[in-house]
Amino acid sequence: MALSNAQPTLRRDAARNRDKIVAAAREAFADHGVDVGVDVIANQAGVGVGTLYRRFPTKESLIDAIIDELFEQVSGLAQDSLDAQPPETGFAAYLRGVGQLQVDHVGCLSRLWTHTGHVEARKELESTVRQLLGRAQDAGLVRSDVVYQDISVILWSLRGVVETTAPVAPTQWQRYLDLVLAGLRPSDQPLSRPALTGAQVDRVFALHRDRARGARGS
Amino acid sequence: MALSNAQPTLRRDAARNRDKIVAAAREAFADHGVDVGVDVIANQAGVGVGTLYRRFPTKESLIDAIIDELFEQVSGLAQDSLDAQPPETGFAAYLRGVGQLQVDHVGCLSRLWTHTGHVEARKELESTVRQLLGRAQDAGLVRSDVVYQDISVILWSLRGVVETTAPVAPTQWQRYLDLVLAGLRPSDQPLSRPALTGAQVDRVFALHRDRARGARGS
DNA sequence: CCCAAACCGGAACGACCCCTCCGCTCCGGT
DNA sequence: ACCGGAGCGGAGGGGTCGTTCCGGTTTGGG
Repeated sequence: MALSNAQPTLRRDAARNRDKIVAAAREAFADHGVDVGVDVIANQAGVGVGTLYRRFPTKESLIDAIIDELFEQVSGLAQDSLDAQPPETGFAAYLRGVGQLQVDHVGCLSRLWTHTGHVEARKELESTVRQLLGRAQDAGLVRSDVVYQDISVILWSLRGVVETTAPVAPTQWQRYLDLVLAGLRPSDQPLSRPALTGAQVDRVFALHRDRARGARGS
Repeated sequence: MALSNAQPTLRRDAARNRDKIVAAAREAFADHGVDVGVDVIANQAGVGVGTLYRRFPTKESLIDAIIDELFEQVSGLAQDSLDAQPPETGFAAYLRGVGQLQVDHVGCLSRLWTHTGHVEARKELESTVRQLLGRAQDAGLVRSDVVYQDISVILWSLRGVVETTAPVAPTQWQRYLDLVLAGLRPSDQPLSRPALTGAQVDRVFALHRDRARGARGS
């Protein structure tokens, strides 16, 4: 977001090709996972790999571009859920929306929640989701000992369901989410463990980001 | 299993090395995921890769050996939960046990629930878990419209939580599981979608098994 | 219309990883 | 103790995939 004048002007064909590459990558990642060869993406975009590498210095940077898009969709969804939904339904609407976005991007999910770029935007998303959660709790729909970090965990669990079932039953995650939402309703039975701390969530992000960059050693 | 006389007798050093390889693989997979190089495993076992390949004709077969172990632990756990637990707690005990087993085997989880070998044993496990679920429902702890396939989905979601949080907070999955168990309790609010069918679950298995064998195409 | 700069394609390079091969070692029955 | 053969190690073959390089092509301002 802070970038403003990276390319003063991009030649028209180059801009067109850039868009084709991003679209092809989005589709290829969704269909075959982030491990597809760059040649597949270039083919689907109708360009050579050289062209791809002119615009994106590394495959990783191309993935980042796709994840940036996705992250902004999640942010927009959170904001919409806060603005356009009554307090009682905003929280569930957000979770369901994220579920659908995950379905549309199976294959890059491993990178979505490890995306530590844009600390600014992350803070903003967190603030929005905290408000959604707070309203749901005020409305008596969610038990009060649930905290923001639990939402992260739930989205990680949702990822597990989506990644596994989406190709066979693209809506099955909704049934699962119904169960989770039921589990979030107020209850007098305490939870056996404390929630993750914010620092722990950050460490999860950092760890999986490193792992994505192809680590091996000790 | 069905195998009886594959190796009439294995030389003592060879048997010792086989055990060292399996132990090293178990640890290496848990620490670095199934993508560790075979040389890492061989090193850790204190043998050469040639030795490893004498015993396991393929890296995949080594993974299978580890998954076989794990699968049997799950089966044993289900049986124990049925035999040694009161009807009210067996079901939860099974889920918690599977959670712990998943923590101990992060890194091969992608292969566990895609493991289609031993159709026999799978049927038996299914039957046991159905009984656990039925007892929990009879005891009024689980809503009656939950079916066996939902348990598969829940374990897939648990995998998502375990894989993400285990390295940072190895017990966090327990809090998540508390929420899910709460969500399973009887409720008059219907679920929005029907459960997966048995055939769909089978297709999920088949799909992910193929994907594990390094697919690419169309 | 013309030309320099930007852009394009895809062959080739290098790093990585699974697996094989073969000369040597060590077990264990006689 | 001896010897046949199972077992061992690790260098290297073969294949894949990310990235680079460069000769030819396209763009768009003067």
